[in-house]
Amino acid sequence: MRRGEALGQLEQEVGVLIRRVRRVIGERARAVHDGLQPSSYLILAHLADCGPARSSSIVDTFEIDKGAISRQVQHLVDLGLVEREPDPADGRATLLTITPEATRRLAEVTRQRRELFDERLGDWTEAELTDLVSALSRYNHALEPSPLGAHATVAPDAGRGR
Amino acid sequence: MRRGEALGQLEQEVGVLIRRVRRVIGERARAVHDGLQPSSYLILAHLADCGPARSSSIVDTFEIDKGAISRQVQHLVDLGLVEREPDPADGRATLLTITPEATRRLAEVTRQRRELFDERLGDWTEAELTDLVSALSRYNHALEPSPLGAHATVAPDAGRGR
DNA sequence: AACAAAGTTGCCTCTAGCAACCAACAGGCG
DNA sequence: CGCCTGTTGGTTGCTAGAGGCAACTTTGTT
Repeated sequence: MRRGEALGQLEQEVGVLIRRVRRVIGERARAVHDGLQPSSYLILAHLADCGPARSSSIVDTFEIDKGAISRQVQHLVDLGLVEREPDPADGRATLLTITPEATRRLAEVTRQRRELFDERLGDWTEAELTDLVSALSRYNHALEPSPLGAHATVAPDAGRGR
Repeated sequence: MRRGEALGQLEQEVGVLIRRVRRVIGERARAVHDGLQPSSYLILAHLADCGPARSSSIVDTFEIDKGAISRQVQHLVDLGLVEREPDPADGRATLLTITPEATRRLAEVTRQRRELFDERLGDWTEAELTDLVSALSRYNHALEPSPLGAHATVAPDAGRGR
């Protein structure tokens, strides 16, 4: 079953990916602001790209608990990287906006990252890059929370060390 | 800069991947044994695939702290899924072996997973699968711990929500 | 009035990094 | 050879980060 073979390798690569990415995110978070936690960095980057948003939309994007989001947003506000303002359209919601200072710091880090990245992935053609993106996207789709219910247990693991 | 565009999307997809994989691993760990923690499951799977190994080799594979490995191995031993025996070749080391019971349970879970996976990724050709694997492998290589030192900050993050 | 949605908070577990520590090997060197 | 030093394999205590779950408040919706 060669297909099973490929699946096993896929899981192994995904496992390696996760561990490396975790480390890298931590480095970048620290580069933006001392004391910026990795997971909060991800939220900050999201706000930088997608403009003002409410917490619930971040919950949807990241698929993590709203309590966790709430705390991380608080963290960002404490560091002066994000500002809260009431949503004029809904009294319950608050809009999160990245501050100019945070935008500046983030841009600098992004520039550095892209530089090194070009250096490391310089031999990739753009087609290879977009192919990888679309394949990952497809794979992610397969990993979507099971519409079949929990009975299946299942789905490809991935963070394996296989 | 279309290349930058692709990089941004790549980071977003990797971010989604990480969150989904985390959930999936948790489900599978529970399926193997109630009380089996996700990260310990990964070690167990590794042992199942690579045969008896010492803790230090697991440390190398997973690139995480040896203290964490030590605790997770202890956890597996407590659950009766792994056994320790002294390494005849080195008095300091211990060899970790997966128990028959664990092998059985793991095989069952792997079977279920593969079933669902085939169902979800049934439309992938084997070439597409292997292409993804090699692309990921290449990407992972680019993420290797920087030989350039920490000054660079850097490398693609990924768990972004971009 | 009843219910749903947006957030906040408390409590809990899991995870892993760091550092201190012990035991066992390995390589000189007097 | 015995001894000293350094290295490697592992364990343990401490700590912080991360996020799930649930209770609760406030505001909207029907």
